[in-house]
Amino acid sequence: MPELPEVETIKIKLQRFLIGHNIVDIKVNWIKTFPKDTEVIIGSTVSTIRRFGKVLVIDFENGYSLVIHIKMTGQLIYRGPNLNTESSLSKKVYGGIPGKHTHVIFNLDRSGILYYNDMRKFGWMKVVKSDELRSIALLKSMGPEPLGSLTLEIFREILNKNKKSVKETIMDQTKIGGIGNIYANDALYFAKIHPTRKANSLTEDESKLLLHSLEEVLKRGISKGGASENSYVTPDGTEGNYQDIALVYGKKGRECKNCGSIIERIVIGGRGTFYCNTCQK
DNA sequence: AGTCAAACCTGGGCGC
DNA sequence: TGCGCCCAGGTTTGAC
Repeated sequence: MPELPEVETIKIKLQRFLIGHNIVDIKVNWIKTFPKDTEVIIGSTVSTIRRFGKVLVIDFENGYSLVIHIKMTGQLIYRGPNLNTESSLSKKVYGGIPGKHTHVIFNLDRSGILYYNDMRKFGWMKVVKSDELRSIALLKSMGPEPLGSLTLEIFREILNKNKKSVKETIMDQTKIGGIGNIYANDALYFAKIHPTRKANSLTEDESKLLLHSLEEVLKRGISKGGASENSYVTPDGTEGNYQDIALVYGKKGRECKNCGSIIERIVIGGRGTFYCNTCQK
């Protein structure tokens, strides 16, 4: 679930809470989430926060970085100074904070606290030197960003080289960084392209339209603070709103807003895929 | 090399 | 009410 717009939202909100502050203590309750090196970043100041695809990177002034992947159900929730809402905590923060699903607690200066909740425990954290991020395989192999270095020329080349479905291709993190199931479904609907189409079968016009559609739905996702269809919440504990304007994701059996046909669900590459069989060719 | 299932996990929704 | 089953899905791993 958490994809580029969700992680971007987390990045933006955490920048306000963390930059210029120190971690004074880290408590790890589930060792598989954060197995080692917790002490390396204690006492150093957060300098920058970055995002690569779905991966969050918190940089410290001592030359180390905390790399976080929240997978599907990870939640980073801050409590403390600078929290401008009386942030009623979303009930999607299963078990509360701290609670049953709180696996890591970062105690910050000025009494701030950053909680990491993860119901399914798939997410992970690790510390690496900031200039050695590429030692993490996922970051080393990450494809270009759809709102960054992904040009039409590169996109055309990616599609032309792949005979898998266009949906699997755009979700492949080694080809393009940051697209997951929600925005892949919606972008293909927006571009009126059938998700089972082979990537290399798209015409130049279709490729252009799909790239524009990806940019459009991702921007909408960011402007809505991400999609809280599932367990995603933002660092102030509130929900995102993209699910309210989602085009087809999760809408099996509902009417297509464009033509009135019933939205169908199939499985592509092991993942639920929603589309309009009338609009998408 | 490429394809595919399994593994990591837990809660929610379903049928009976 | 409750039990068992299947599903959700990002990424890695291991088997054919």
